[in-house]
Amino acid sequence: MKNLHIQIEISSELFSKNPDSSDLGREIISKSIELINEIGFESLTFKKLGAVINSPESSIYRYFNNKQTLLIYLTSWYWTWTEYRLVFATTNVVSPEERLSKCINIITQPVEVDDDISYVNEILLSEIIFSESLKAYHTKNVDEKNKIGSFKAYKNVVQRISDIVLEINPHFEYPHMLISTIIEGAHQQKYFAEHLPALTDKIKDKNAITSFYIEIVNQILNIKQSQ
Amino acid sequence: MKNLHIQIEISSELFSKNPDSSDLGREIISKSIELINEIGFESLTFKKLGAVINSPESSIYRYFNNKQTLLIYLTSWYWTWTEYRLVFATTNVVSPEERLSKCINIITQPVEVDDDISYVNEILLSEIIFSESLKAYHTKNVDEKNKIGSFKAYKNVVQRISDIVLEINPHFEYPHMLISTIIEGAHQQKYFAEHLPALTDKIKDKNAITSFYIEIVNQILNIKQSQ
DNA sequence: GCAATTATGATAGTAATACTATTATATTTA
DNA sequence: TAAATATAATAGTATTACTATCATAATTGC
Repeated sequence: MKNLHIQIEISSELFSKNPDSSDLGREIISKSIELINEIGFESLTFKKLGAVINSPESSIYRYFNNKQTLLIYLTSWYWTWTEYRLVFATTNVVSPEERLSKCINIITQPVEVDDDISYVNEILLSEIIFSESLKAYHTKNVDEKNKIGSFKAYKNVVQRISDIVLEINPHFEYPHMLISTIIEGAHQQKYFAEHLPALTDKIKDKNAITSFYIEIVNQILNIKQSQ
Repeated sequence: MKNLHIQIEISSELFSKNPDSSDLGREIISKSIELINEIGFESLTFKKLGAVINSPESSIYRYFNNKQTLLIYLTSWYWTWTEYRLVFATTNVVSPEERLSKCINIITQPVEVDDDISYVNEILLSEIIFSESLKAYHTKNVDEKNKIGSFKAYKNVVQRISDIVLEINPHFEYPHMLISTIIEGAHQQKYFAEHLPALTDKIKDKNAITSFYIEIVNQILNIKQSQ
């Protein structure tokens, strides 16, 4: 899928200085994505990131108060961008079943093609989301972060897909539970496949996880498998 | 449910010195459970724990190399104990559907009664499992920890319930995926209900999460709801 | 009941982390 | 061209996550 060049806007609550407003800021985002992929979020320090971009750590602190804030920025970017993808994939699709199916595909698979335009490598970013994003909200200061809207973009995605679920079955009681279970589940199953295979099943093809969740959705919403 | 007094044995790979072998060791376990519940795992330090039990941090280090190791010990204890609960709840139950239903109940709900015998407060421990256990394996050294058997007890539980799933439907391709999705999903939904309610649904009664996952299982395994 | 072993307490010390602060030097803008 | 702003370079601090040492207390073996 080739995207139009969309400008992702991130709420000003989520940074000290907008990284999208300067070369250094964009470099911080771009290289942090690469570095987190290489060494993992836990091992990331602003000192190491500074070394990569040839800037002192104090310069990075001007953009983000700490690395959790940076991770929240990255996840917000991803979910805002993913909402665009969802809209793009579902406009003009009449059948809600088909729209839902397309959405599940998008949320259960890491990105495979980069649009090559922006300074954000979407393939690597989606890898980070799958393996590290839960560290953004599984933290002692969730409530405080939530209050300033740190997880708004994620919530919007869950809400949007839940709406399709309700279109299909207006009496279904747990649409948000269903969608967040699928998103988080897909992330975890991929992690398990890589690190704790006993907690998942033999992954025949790369769509196994997607198929599993599609089947759950079809069953629980009584959707006849047509395609 | 009243348990017989069962001795939980934890593999010697998971500690430096067996905490079950001394008063100080048992005190470390007992008070760490309380302290993690109070301040959260992130905020726990061996220094603070030492203050609570009136021992220097260096004494705690003789039992556990670091706090991650302590958390792994606690999760292993919980899952080993939970496997006993599963066995106890399912022996002499003929119908695999009924056995599965009982298992899902156990894994999707925090513990509500403490057996009051051991030094482990099972209610508080289960709270920790629900809110913090993913931090035991979502870490850069998963593979190394996995190699020494740190997650064996958890895997055993997933395996045991997966076996029941296969009894009901031998052709079902994703039993482990289903069970680990349910366990992790139940933990997360409870966390969402407390901190990020937009990601879940109104919880009518305390069994809502359990009901949701029971329904998924029933649908996907084609189980007729009888009770 | 005493020696030998082992566990614990008390204290100190170190490297790394996660910042904050200061000042000089660029770069941009008015 | 002056003023404002951004970045670089450097230093410093509190906390964390340990490690080390030695004295004392408790336990065990004979």
